[in-house]
Amino acid sequence: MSTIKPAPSIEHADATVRAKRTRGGPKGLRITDVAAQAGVSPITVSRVFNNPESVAPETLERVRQVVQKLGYVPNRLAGGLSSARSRLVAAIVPTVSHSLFSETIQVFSETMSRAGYEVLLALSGYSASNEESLLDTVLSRRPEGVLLTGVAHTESLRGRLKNVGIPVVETWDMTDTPIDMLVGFSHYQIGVAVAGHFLARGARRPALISANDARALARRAGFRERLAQEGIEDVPEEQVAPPSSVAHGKRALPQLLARARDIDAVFCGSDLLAIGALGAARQMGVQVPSQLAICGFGDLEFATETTPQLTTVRVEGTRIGVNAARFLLDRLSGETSVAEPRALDVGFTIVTRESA
Amino acid sequence: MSTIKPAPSIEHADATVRAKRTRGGPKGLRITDVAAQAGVSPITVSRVFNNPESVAPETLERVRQVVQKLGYVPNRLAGGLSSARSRLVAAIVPTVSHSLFSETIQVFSETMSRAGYEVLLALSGYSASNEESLLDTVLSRRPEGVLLTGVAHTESLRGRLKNVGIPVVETWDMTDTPIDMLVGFSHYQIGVAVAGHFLARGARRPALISANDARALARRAGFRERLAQEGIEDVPEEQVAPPSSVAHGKRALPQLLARARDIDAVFCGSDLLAIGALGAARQMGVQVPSQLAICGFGDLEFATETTPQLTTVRVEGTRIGVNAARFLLDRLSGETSVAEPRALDVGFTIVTRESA
DNA sequence: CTGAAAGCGCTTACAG
DNA sequence: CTGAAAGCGCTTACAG
Repeated sequence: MSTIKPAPSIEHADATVRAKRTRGGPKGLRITDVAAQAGVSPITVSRVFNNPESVAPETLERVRQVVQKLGYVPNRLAGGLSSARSRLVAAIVPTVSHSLFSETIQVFSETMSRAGYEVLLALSGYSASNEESLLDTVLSRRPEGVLLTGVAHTESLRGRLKNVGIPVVETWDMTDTPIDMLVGFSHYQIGVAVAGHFLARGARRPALISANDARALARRAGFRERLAQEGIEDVPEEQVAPPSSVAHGKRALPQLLARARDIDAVFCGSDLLAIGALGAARQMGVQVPSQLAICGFGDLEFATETTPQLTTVRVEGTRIGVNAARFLLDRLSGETSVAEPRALDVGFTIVTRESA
Repeated sequence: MSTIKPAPSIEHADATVRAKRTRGGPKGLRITDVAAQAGVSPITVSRVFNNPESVAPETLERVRQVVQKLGYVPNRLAGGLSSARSRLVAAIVPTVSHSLFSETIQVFSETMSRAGYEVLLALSGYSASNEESLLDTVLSRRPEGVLLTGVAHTESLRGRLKNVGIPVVETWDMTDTPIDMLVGFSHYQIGVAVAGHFLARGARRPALISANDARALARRAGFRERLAQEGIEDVPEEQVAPPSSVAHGKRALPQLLARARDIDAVFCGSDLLAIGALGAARQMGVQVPSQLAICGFGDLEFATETTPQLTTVRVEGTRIGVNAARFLLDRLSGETSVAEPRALDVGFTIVTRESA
């Protein structure tokens, strides 16, 4: 038997109301608490946060004092629901531990937060199907804009995004048919350029070590295409699983050489792979770059300093991030409309260290 | 499709209601749209997403079909407001372009998202005041948990966080007085250990190149303390601004040598600084490690391969991320309570490449 | 297993 | 410059 008796003096109707009002327990401060203390209406408190110019200076000051004293922090879940403005943007990237993408995220995030937006980070790994289920999760937060990595998205993802109608920037790649806006560079052209670089240096038998994600495949296609123009059709390849690492490169080069010992140039999918390949070459007594030219991708700072034998491709990840943010912000502030699509090719540079 | 029929004649009173109802324009699908199509109530649709076991199999199937067909994505701003569960956790880190923190963020994010949480990323830079205003922004989203970097927070931030009552994990450092939970290691002990390592190798005149953020200062303190035990009080230092880079290290070493040309060991704040210092040493004709020992911090993969002359300190950023996530999740699932604070020291290892 | 009513904490659209 | 009323799209707490 229960020894606890409900307070008898409260009417039933009242008890019900009260029970409902407190569901979830006594939460934090609400805008009405601040309003009451400051002797104004909730709308005025709201204006203090969202439109301070429209509030009389003394009122502003008084409300701010109360906010400060109480430690009130507005609830943006409520604010966002009410105003249909979440002040949130989503960034969907394969990974953040690869320093190339993290540079982009860094400046993107800095730029967006300066403009009053916060960043919801979603890591997609390297699979497109994953990206799509992630998108739903992300869209449930009603972001006002989305940054996507790459241009290889499923049709249903593209359709969904177009349907939602929020600004979208695809990054780190190029295409003629972006979903909306675009900041990147052509992986295909990089492949072409690296092949050209190898050829100009006298290479006759170039090979490839790379992953098989969409962007790596585009570089591969450009690389092979350019070589085919010179009649080189047989290009030995070694595929590695992302994320790429020094260890992968170290393992891949000997395998490549075992299958084709006469290769004289290798295009690696990343600087880490290139460093690994360089290490393997050293162990096997192969001179780089005289016997074997090696080109990486990324132009990581440390590589420049420690491995002058390597060639690499520099891409400005920070420029991508800052411009992606600007594109989004321009659209969000109404400066540009969907009618004016925007695309920016930030390009790339082949960097040869010895000459630098 | 016969679904889109403009309702013909609406009474005026009704028109007003509609105007208010549509403020913000004709937004997306609502739960009521799905409910209507599926012939159930909105609550049932809600259950399909949040508590599917409580719904009859056929109902479940029918609702899911409609959701699929319509492309409905629930609004979590509304859901979070209503349930007081945002399903959001915040991660406040100085930067994400430094690969050490990004490793932590990567696995933290992966682990949290597997458990149904999304990550709000907040970059604080290296200033504590910045961190505090960031916290308010972050708290306005009503996250259910917070990951913090370091333990050096202002008192008001600590108080605020305790007040809010959500689980907090501090990371990448150690303290006896955590706000709540803790996963990290002792920077002071690292300083002690590196000094001990240098001494054991016969160094008599160790020096320091590092930033002056809280964690770097802790390493410095441990380093100096250990040296003081051997009577070495004068420790030449060069301070660099974060984020550290190869260029900084390259500039710092000559300055250090100009002031104290007899130094025989340098503890650098990061592997990048160490690589820069190594480059400068090479240019100056100083042999590493025989004439000058150099120790970095981070044990970055590429450094292991390309700069075997360097010693470094390995810290497992991924272990920090995964455990921080677990601590948070255990608390969120009610498996642990505030009454049982949790702290984990993941430790560190001094790595000497030549012996490896 | 399912639903009608009320409420989460804000902001919009008016009106004054 | 300020406020009263209504609504944003969900979920909770009941009841059946």
